[in-house]
Amino acid sequence: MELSSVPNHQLEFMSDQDDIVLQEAPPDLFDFANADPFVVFGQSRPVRVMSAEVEQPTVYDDTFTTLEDNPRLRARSQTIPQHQSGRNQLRMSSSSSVPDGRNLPTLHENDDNSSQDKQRHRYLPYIPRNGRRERKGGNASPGTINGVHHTYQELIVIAITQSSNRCLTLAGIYQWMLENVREFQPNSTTGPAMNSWKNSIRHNLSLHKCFQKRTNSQPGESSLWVYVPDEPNCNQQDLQPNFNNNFSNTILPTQSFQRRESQNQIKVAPNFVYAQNKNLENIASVVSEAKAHIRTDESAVLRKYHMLNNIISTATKAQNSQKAKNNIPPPDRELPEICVNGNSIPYSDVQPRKHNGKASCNCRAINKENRPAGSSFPEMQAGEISPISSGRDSPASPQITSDLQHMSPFIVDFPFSDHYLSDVQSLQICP
DNA sequence: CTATGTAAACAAC
DNA sequence: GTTGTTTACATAG
Repeated sequence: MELSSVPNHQLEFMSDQDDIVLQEAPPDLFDFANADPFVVFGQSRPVRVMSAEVEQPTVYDDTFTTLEDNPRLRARSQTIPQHQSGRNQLRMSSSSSVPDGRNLPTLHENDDNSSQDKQRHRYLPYIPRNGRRERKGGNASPGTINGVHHTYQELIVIAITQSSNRCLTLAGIYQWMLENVREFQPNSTTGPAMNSWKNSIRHNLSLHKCFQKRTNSQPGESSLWVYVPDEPNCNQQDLQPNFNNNFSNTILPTQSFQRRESQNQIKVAPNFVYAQNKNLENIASVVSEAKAHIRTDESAVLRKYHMLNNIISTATKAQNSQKAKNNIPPPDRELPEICVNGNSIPYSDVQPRKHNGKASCNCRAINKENRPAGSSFPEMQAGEISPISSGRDSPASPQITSDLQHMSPFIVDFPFSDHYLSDVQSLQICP
């Protein structure tokens, strides 16, 4: 299909970046040999692929001398734990000076179990040696993902939304935290103690309305927790990026490319589709294939390629956003039988649709016979929910290997059957 | 005042 | 002991 044959109503689908398809692209679009490391939106924040960033451990002030007062040796808190028999308890008395110039209370070992023990005392604050806390709020953030600090709420959202069925038991959430948050690991010298962060996880699950329990059909297992982003009091502004950007599978231009672009030497930013969003080490092969295409193709093909990638990017974000809202298990009933065609986007005929009066993209299950070469789909079983974290480009669909010259704009349907959609709507899961 | 982190009482299983 | 709810308290912005 030639670019000129794409109907206008399909171009409207490409958001506000119409100039992209009109811009002439130079043949040396990418200097792959000398390119800077790619930045990939495959995680909750952009990460550099070629050079892993190592998080610097927080260094705390060593002013304090008692064991309970050393933030590295106790759970983080601004409150003093209740007295435990066999341990020395800390009690506040008069003030003294600390090296940063402030007057702070001094802690003393307590020698009895008087009622004073049970009072809550103001706790000595601690600050990192660099004088900067990791994030806003009353406490440093408890844990990081890829070096990015997250609140407990965010961590739970990530855990749930990356799970295969978008729901987890409490034990499952614990397990995810242990595997993905280094500060929560037993041998970590930073972060809260195990009992502390688990307590906070439970606390946050109960506190935030966006976390809801679902009955677990598995006998003997605890409730399944789901994330319902439309619930009131859910801070979607903070949590939304986990849906819109986390699985966008888009490789951004190199820094050198962006420099040239800023100098008006290049107007088009090609967003190369990335075959996986989890196994980042596979980028090299994908880039290599894309490189071969770009060097051999004519500018007309490149323009089409840009257009397609733009659509892919827009469609994927919309699809992910829609998935995030629709893929929530309904409350206390069997998951409906749904039809999911995985997350691969077929290069089929373009049939833009309207949904709910908005120009949204739809994803239609397309049978295997109609799949074009190079865009395989994972086989899905009835009732199985495609994990959103696998993204549009599942490992089995390296679609960038498709013949670019034969690529056509595609349709992105809802991944659910009409039955499922009506089911969800009737249950008002997403009002 | 709100958002956040931590401690802990308490209940149900 | 685990799961879940709730209250209390401390702090940054």
